[in-house]
Amino acid sequence: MLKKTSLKDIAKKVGVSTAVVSSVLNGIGKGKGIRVSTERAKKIRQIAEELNYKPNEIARSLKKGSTKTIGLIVADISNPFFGYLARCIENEALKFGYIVIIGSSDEEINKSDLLIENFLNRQVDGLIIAPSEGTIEQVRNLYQNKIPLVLVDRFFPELSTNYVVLNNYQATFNATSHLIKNGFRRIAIVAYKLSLIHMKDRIRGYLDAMKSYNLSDNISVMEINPKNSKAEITNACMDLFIKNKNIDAIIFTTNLLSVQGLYCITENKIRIPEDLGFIGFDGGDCFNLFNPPLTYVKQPIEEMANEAVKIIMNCVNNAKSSKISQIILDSKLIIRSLSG
Amino acid sequence: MLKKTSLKDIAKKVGVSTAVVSSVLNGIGKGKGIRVSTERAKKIRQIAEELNYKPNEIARSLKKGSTKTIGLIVADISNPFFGYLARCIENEALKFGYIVIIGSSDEEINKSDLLIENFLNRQVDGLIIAPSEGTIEQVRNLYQNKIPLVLVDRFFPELSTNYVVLNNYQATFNATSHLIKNGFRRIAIVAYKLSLIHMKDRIRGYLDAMKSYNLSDNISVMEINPKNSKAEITNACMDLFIKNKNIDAIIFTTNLLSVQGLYCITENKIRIPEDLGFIGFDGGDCFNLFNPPLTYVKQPIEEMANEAVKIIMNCVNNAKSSKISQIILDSKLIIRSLSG
DNA sequence: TTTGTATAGTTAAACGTTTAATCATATATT
DNA sequence: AATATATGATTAAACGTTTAACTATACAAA
Repeated sequence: MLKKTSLKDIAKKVGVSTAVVSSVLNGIGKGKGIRVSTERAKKIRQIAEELNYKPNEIARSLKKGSTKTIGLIVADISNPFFGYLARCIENEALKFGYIVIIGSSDEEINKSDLLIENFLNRQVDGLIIAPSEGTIEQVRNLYQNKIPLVLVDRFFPELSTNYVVLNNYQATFNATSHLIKNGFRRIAIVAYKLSLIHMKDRIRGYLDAMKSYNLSDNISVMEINPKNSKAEITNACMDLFIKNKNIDAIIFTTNLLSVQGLYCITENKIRIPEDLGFIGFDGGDCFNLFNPPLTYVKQPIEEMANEAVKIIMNCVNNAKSSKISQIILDSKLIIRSLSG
Repeated sequence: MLKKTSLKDIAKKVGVSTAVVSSVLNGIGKGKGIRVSTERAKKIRQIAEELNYKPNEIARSLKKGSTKTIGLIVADISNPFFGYLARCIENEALKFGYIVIIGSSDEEINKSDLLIENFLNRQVDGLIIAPSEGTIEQVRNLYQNKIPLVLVDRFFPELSTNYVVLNNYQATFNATSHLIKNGFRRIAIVAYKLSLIHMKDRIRGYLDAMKSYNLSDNISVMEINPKNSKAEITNACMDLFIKNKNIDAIIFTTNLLSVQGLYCITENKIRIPEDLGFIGFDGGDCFNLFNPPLTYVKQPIEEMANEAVKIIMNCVNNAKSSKISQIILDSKLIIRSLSG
């Protein structure tokens, strides 16, 4: 890599101190900064151009104590939900001149810890985290150290942090109600076995809907170990569909679960909706291309990203005064005539 | 954000200079670095622990001239191909202690330019780029400035840079041959209208296969403007399938094109393979869940990521001697009994 | 003439590291 | 006794910025 030109190089060539060069190139207006004659300023800008000067953001960061970088930790960036969320956050942050560095925790406490530490050591100005199960202490620590922070997708009710999440309760309550209104009665729900509130709420929404329609006896919750491989998820669904035939509709509470469920449904030639009512999560081409197209819970991902960035920018800029923001966004049930 | 403890804080507390603290905490072994008595070292480590010292990587980067960061520029991180590629690169880079910052160019020259500049200003140690059409000058510039660089997915034959790409010619040659061997004759191919070599090669593979089976008269290439919306892609496919019925099989040359093609196929109730032979690109759940499961060209994404990281690490570490690496990986045709 | 103030800069420290050069003392070797 | 070597440190500069504090000159006003 060739040596880059620095302020010093320009200063030497023009015959001034680095201070004026810095001041000029930062475009400091009247009244503020160092005074420079217009011709000097012009000369400086010209030489900077000639030498192809580009500020070293690392040096700048060190001096200013701000890296214009935010760290994003998701479960897995190759998961379409997080991929799109990351993309939206990237876009929105760029509008503020911020760059985002992304890490995938794979829902592992250790990886999450390492990523947080790594990002912090790199002096990110703030963190956006979809926290994994068991990371409450990590998050509490960040909060206590007053690191600008916003949780997305999941949060800890015990902690009064910023967060932007789905109204998970409403999502499955509506989904379940929709199935019931369409004549389904023996409705099951498939979720991850997680203590995280978003999962608990999705289950709770289902339970309350079933109860409110006097279908308590038909409640059937299947909680799947998140460490299970995709194949194992499919097997678990098999139990539900094949061995335990006492079910006429099913709700999946994440995209991955939905898709793995579809594998099982397809393999066993189960027809939707004749044999089974179906509601999935998050949509995707699979759902649209399925025969018939599938009903699903659509999350407002762009909005989630935009709110998260807005909050973190607020934390970063008005470090002192910023109040806690806890935002709960509504999902939308995308209803396909033939399923659900 | 609370004030973080620095080397100076530890030095003051222990009563030594920052130099020894730095030396101790960097775990410099016998013979190298500063000599410190074992008890002093122990004390330093203990106080560092107590004060919860974490090195400021920004300061370190400035001093060492290396940020342990690589920049990755893809077309769109929310595209599953690039999402998974990014994930693999992230994983692999982390093994070397590197972090990756990702940017999406949206195939736009300007965005690509901005991202490159931004990443360079942030002093990334190297760049991995899936270059967009029209960015050859940007890439040439990087090369001339001796920025550690490796292209992925696409490359410029005019430029002798490092790259890791698919054997695109072989991919579509094999796909086309497979269709022909299965009795299809009037095979069309759908590609993006791009001057980029990877697209040209995918078309060339198809053309050569058709010619080598004496099917030159049946050649039908549809080049779609990449700026077109998804809906427009579907419309374009419509032309091919409906208006121009003179086709019995189709090859799509990217995942997005494949999926949009499937929308058209589904909407028009075209049956695969009775009405149309089908070969798509990159796979995905859609392909597996389709009825029938679809044949597709599988790219070795992990391998692509690993090779790219290996090369960039080599550039970064042996800055002087590193020879140019140009790696061409074979695809695999995933054959489903019923399609293609 | 002195004072005030506007203009056009310079100096030097600081951000938190790393590291080459130097220094002081104790012990071992000739 | 003089010299060499090992041990255990310190000092100071450097990475490339930013910025508060200061200086110097010119001109106008009192």
